Amino acid sequence: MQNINVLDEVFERAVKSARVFKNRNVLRHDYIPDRLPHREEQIRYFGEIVAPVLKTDRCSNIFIYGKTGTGKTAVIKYVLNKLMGKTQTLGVPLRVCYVNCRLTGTEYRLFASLCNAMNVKVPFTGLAVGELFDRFKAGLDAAAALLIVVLDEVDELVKARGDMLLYELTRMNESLIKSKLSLVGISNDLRFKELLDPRVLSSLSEEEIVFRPYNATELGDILLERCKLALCEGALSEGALSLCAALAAAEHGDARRALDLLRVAGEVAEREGAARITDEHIRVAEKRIEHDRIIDALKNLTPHSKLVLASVYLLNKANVASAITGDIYEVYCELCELTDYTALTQRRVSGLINELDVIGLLNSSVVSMGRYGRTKKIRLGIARGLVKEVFAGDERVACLVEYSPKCLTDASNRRS
DNA sequence: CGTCCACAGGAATGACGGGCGG
DNA sequence: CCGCCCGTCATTCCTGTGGACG
Repeated sequence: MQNINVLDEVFERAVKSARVFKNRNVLRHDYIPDRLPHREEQIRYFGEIVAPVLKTDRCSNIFIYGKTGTGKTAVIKYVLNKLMGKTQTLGVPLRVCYVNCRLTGTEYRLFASLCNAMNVKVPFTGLAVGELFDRFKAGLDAAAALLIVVLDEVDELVKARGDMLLYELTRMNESLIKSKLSLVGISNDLRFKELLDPRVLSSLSEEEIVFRPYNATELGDILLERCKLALCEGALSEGALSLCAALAAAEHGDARRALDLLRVAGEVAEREGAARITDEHIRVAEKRIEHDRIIDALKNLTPHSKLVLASVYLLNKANVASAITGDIYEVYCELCELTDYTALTQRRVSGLINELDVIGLLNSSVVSMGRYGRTKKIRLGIARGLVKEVFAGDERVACLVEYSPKCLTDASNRRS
């Protein structure tokens, strides 16, 4: 009975409250707007590079750099969409294949997407990579078309698999008779070039475009543009907009970040029944995004990663501000015994610590303690309370947050 | 000024479950 | 159903190293 009343109230408020969003989707990452403020130069340049396609010529391979949220993907997709439209009216046989290398993950799946783009049917798995490569090549040549392959976040692929694959792709034109292939590589990492074989680099970056981060003013313009479509009239105060832009500008000028902030702030405001997004909503959104990110990361850890994190947590609780690898491994082994997991090797735990560092749950840095060795100092990267909160709700590790390791008291005695 | 600690982190290899062609 | 290859995780073995100590 009471439940129903509560729900009534919630629904009632949702209906009556002023609407903040006109179209929430406009603030999503995958939305490609019709206007991309402050990217006219890049659009023009990229357009010039791919233009030969309209005369059924191969266009140059292109390399594109820029940090996340600088509009790389949006510009590329925007231009290629327009190009596709144009080629269709002109009857040019163009195909475009967009692949995100980080999401795609492996060479196999990358080739599978390429085959897909050429309408070559391949199984999800089971074939040799070489076989897939051949099928793709055959499919491409049979189609007698121009193919533009966009490899987004290509640095991730090379870091994980090496540059052999890129080498094969850049050389493919030599053995194609009826078709031509062009590559567009997109990288977030400016130092990516150094990882590449010079031969691959020279053929891949026949042309180069760099996307500089947006500054606060530019971010403001972008937000303003999107607000017109996404939000109701007057739903955003000017102060909130510039705060949003400023926060995102501080974080490498990331437009994606700015849009996330705005969207979440809008949700917060709407839930409150407010008609207008204020500075305060933006601040709340900032905290909420971070909080959700951490909780999500914590929940999805593998058991052993949880044990490693729990070890750091316990050391932290025992006033060991920054533990070293050896200490952590010692505590970790004890926790393993306690929970009936067989302990992994120190090498592996070291790897897990690095993974946790990348996600931001730990902060680690290599230090030399001279005579006493070279190791890693590791601190918790997040509030202790969050670890406790999440782990307490996880039956497998719940008991650990209250445990006091034996080796800990020994260790501190030894050191003092 | 050389030593030597306590690891970092690369490379090679193996175990394992999944999924396919034949 | 077999044999093959896949990707993932883990182990083993290894070489490299910053700097306090003697």
